[in-house]
Amino acid sequence: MKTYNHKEIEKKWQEQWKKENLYHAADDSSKPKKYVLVEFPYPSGEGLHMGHLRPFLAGDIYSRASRMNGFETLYPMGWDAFGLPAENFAIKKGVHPKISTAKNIENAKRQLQSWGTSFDWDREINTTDPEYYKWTQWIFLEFYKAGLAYEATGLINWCPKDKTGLANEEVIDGKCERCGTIVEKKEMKQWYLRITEYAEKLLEGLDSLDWPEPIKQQQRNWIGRSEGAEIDFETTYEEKTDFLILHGYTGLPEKNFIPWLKKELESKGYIVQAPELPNSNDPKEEEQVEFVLKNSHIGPNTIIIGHSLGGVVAQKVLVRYGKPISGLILIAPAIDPEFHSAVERPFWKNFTWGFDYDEIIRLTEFRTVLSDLKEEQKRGSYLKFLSEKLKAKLISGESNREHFTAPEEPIILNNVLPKIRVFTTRPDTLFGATYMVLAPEHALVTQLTTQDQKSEVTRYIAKTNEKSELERTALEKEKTGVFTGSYAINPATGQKIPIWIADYVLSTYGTGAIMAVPAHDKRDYEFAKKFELGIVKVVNDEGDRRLPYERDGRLMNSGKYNTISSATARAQMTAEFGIKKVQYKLRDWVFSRQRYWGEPIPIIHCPKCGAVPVPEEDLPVKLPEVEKYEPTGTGESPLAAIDSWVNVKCPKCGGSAKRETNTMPQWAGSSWYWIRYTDPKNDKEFASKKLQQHWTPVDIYFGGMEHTTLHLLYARFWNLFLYDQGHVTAKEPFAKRVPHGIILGPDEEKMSKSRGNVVNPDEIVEKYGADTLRMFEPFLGPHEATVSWNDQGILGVKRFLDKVWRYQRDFEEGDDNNHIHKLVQKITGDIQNFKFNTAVASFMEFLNENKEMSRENWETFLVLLAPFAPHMTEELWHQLGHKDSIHQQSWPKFDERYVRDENVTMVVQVLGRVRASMAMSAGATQEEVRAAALLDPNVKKHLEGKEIVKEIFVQDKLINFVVK
RNA sequence: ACCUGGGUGGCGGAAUUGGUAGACGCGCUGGACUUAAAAUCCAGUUUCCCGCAACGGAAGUACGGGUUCAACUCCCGUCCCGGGUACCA
Repeated sequence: MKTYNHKEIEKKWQEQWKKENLYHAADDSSKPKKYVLVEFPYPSGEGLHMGHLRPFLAGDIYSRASRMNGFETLYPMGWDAFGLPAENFAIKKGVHPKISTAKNIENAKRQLQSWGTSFDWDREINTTDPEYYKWTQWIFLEFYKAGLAYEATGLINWCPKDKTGLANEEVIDGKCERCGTIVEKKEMKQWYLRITEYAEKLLEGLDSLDWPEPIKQQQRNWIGRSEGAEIDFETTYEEKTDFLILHGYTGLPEKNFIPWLKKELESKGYIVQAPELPNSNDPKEEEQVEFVLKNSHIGPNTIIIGHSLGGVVAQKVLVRYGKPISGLILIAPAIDPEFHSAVERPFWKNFTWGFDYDEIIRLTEFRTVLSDLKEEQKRGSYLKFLSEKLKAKLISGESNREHFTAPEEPIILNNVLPKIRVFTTRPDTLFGATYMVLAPEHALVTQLTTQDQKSEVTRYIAKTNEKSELERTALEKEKTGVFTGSYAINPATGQKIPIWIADYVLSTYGTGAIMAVPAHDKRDYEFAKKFELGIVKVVNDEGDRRLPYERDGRLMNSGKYNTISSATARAQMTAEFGIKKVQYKLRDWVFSRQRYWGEPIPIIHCPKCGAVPVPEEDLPVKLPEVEKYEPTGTGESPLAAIDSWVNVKCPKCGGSAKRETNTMPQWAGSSWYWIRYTDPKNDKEFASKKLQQHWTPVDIYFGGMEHTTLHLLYARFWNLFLYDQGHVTAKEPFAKRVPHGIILGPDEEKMSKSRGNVVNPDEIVEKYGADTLRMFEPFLGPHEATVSWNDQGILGVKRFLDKVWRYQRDFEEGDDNNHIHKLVQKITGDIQNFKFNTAVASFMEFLNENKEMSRENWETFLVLLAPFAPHMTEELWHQLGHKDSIHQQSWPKFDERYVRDENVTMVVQVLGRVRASMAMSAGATQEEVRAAALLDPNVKKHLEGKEIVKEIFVQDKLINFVVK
């Protein structure tokens, strides 16, 4: 017998299988289907590495066994080929990503084939193929049409090295997921996908999935649902604050909302002036301004409120007064005649309409412009213009009356005395809220900051902005913060509580503001201790064994709620003081990347029509050829420099417009690829319903833990959305998920070029052959465990395969079927449970114990081994005279009769300790076993002089004598 | 800190879920074959004690307790290691 020439034999069969298209999955098969998926790789310049081997081999062994078990098995492969490495290579070497990608794909494909994998190459896909990304773009537009893709300016994560924005999920430990650079915050206009809309569905769907619990738990944590309440806290100014209300044209202090507002403010203890301005029916600027300056008190704590023309007067008064005041609130201020939509007013001629906006800003701590619904329709553009000039907060009210002419206008009071809305999971501790904290970025901060505190607050905000996100959290040491000078009213106790700002409150979660309950929250406690704020215990939680600050109990110091349980109080106090609210940690998905090598976002920006989707018939929007791939770093994609591509006609109005120049993140193409495999060449739709119906959902999805809150979350989101739109037939895309552990280098460190501990699969195939690699890799350890590569261990597997090859085949005609049937049972179960390591061990054990066997059993052995060592078994199979492929044989069945042992080893214990073991026939009765056991000299010795008080008998296993 | 997964010979790891702990492989030791080496084959290999030997005894699955006739496996507490999250109100 020749020695096994793996190079020759492996090549021979790989070519033969390809020729026969042995692994093609037929759409029209009558067999039951099985869809086995492995995460498709990024074709990098270094080729596929050991990390790819694990899931690919597991999937391959499983798929091969699945075919032999009578399933029409879909095991496809493709390329997730958009991404930074190809682009960075292009920047460095000037090679177009298309070219380097094609080359890398060719190499990776060669590798996959050299491993003897059984992928159906007829279904190969490539995310960078325009025929593929046409549909990625199409799906994006579906999101857009459903209102789930939107453009917004916000503070996003920015990688300064890759010069692109990142999604929340792509930031690991404050660093860029790809390159490890510390991420910065940057204010940018970006596309977002509204994944938060699907938070609840993504959460619910998990329950139905056959995924390992830790993965589901990790997704749950990432989505981060918490139930609680939103509660409004009224604010109150310092006692010295006073108000000056100026009425408008034809107005009087007795008209409209003014008497009501005055009364409300006075009831809260403020001094309010509402003078009657001279000649209200024919007002003149000079006369009215003079009147106010002469007859009204204005000071540093004054807030001037101007209604309609009173707003104009207010601005003039302020500039003439020339000293800082507290704030300016303009309620539907009269419209500037210069403004293009203005309708002529009789008083125009008596006023000058130039405003010194910068001066007004300088003299006020805050400015607010209020409008209601009708106002907004009629004069919206002016109000917007004015608020931008004044850097004022523009509030649009819900009132449907016009021009604030009703006797009561709650929106005014709400903005004169703004309410702070907080989210809390512990509304039962409301009585213990002794102060409030706003995030430094909170919209009310400027308005609530008093003159005295202004410099300190400004300094604190500046300091916060300097810190990167990493610094802000990683330090996590002392709490910092400053007092705004303002107070809020605790709605339960009616007490004034101070309002602080601190960076331990995040602007991105909840409402960006909290009620602080130091007695029942650790962070609030630390803060209160440091700044000497009040601590009031309101829940008697002794006896609750959970963590401090999470404990429930009976309320105390809580008025009528005293002695009520936390749970009840939560419900009752939510009803009385707020509304129920569910919050999620999940953030919307930042979807723009300022890079070249990705799917262009199919949107056209028109100065008239705004963002317009590219019409479906114009898809795909192809990537243009560029000369420079370099990201600009200014937040613009390199595409922005290609004028011929950027400048287009608006599909809606035909005017000149510009293309969106950002591209999609790498996760886009992989968020639906498994669907495309079912119908990869369809040019009418991304996949036909019929074929989706047939193949999806994926039955088993092999992949890494690192994708739990990235690809796996995104893919579920896209699928759920497409399902809701009626484009996809399976609600959840992946029925079962099988994660794998990573392979470390021989030094137990992560394999990396810089460490020089990379084991290249190509070299192993070259030296030992693919079958050895295929059996050794699983043999390293459990599929889900982290294992380290062991150079020497591979010899054991090599020896085993050599033994198989040299097995002497002058077959016995024996009928000892026990061993082979047990092996069938073991291997079948192990593959089913992804315990490939013990399967390999069982093959070895079997061969060690069966030096000779019948031809039939030998063939069974080879068939079982075929998914693991496809080349050698195929060769041996044909040497036995078979003409068909071993991979098309059906999977052996085991017979219960043979699996059960005829003879068993009975263990005899005395007081639970093994004293003898004896061979007995299976099914021996307790009496028989006892009789035999009592004859054993060693057992006798241990029973001597003792009395048997009890006897435990386990069929075919043991007998245990309990003695005294 | 929280959520997870784990801790078994010199090493990688088994153990049908409460029933002989250490399968299988590596390594190591001894032997056979060989002029020699490689390859291969055979035997041994948790620790300690007794012994010519044994299917003789004791201890042993991170540590400390507990439940049980019987615990790597179940319960309580502690310590380490890996993964995820991170001031999420």
